Amino acid sequence: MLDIKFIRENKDLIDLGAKKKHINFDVEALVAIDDKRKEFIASIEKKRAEQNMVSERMVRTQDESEKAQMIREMKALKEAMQQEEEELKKVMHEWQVLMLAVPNIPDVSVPDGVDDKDNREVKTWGDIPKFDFTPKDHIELMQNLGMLDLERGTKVAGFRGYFLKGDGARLQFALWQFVQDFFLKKGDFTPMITPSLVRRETLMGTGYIPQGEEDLYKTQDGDYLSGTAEVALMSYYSDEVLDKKDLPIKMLGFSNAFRREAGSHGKDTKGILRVHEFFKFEQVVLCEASHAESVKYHEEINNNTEEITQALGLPYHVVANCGGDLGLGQVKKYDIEVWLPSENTYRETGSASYFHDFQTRRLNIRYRDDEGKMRFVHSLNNTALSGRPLIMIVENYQNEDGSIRIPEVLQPYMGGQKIIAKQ
RNA sequence: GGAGGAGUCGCAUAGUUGGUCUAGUGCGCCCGUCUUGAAAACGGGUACGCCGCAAGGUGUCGAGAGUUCGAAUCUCUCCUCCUCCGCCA
Repeated sequence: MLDIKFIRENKDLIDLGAKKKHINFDVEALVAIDDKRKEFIASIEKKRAEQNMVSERMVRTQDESEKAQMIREMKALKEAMQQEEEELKKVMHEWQVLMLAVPNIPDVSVPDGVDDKDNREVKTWGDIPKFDFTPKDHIELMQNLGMLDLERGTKVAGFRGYFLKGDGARLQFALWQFVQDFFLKKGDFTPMITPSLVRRETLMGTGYIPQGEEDLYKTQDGDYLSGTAEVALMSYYSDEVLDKKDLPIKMLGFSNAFRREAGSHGKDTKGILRVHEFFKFEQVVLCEASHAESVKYHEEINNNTEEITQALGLPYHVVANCGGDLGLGQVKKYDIEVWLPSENTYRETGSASYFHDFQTRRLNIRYRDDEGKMRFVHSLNNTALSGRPLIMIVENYQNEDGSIRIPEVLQPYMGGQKIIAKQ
């Protein structure tokens, strides 16, 4: 959500931003509704002022017939007011719907483009492995080594169901511990285990609702299963006023991530590249309301995930997402994509975005600046570790005989084990 | 799941026969007086939003709806917390 005053004063910016994101949005329609809103508010408040004034007089009046006269007048005023309030309600509803649809303005550095094919590569790291044999995909490798069970996975959980098993489970545990220790060394991230069963407002606040509702699981009680710990972490401080001296607040969340993957039924149907549930570490940062600060921490959290990926020895590149590939609230986004030998291409393992005050305005997270003015903090988030790096490790570290070398940094968490091979 | 109690502007509280509550008080915090400095004492100030160029107006007492000329105060629904009972990992 953006500030209505800002929207009114920067209609052209909003318009250009929406175009860059390839989102249809009619600013003029919103402004027209807002004009109506203001009109009604002014009129209603004027009537209410009169009502308050008469009310005050009535308390001091002893004369009963004078009182009765006042009540008659106020009754009429009240009816007029109720009518206007009814209309204001309708206007407000329309206003809300439009306000929730206003896209945040993308940064100037965001490349133009329609979809992920237009994302611009900004960095590459590592050597793409050269195999002198035909590399196998993670499904074959993991099933052969008893690391993954898809048949029983679908039997138990349905389409896209899976079990990580044996060394598959152990390798995943090792990754989690490695990531925890990585951030422990950084020192300033608070580790948190967060709920993924969350209330509707949290998803509204983070911007996943109303636009992304069909990709969320919903319970019979009206709660939702979130697709990332970002939702709970962002909502953690909702409706609170933070101390400026506590900023930036850096959090490392760990949670289940649930995704319906509605609309991607045909995509990645084999294996565990795209699944309905997985565990994920997520970084969330709340900082002062300054573009420079946002940019600084955006680079920082992206760098953290790059460091993790490098430590794991996985070849990757970073892309700056183009306008059409940005979400409604995002100002800028980087995706980290790791090389997947079986597909002979890079696949996304995480994405880092910043929002300015788009999310915090919805969630009402504020602080007092040096002038004593209340301001909405800025928010950012980035994947620290999704479920995919496990797949990337398996494929990139495979040997001709189907065994898998364990990345050096993970070996301590695997009891010194260096390789996963058939017994 | 059942029974009962509670939710006030940082914190703690007052306010329940509806109308000077434009929400009082204490603590905390800020400014000032006094002081060599500090403390204490004393004086003043201290919620957030919306409309308005401004003066000013207006809203918010967990949320929403209702009764009324008028609701922090009455009614209903919901949310959250506490106590007890039941069930359970």
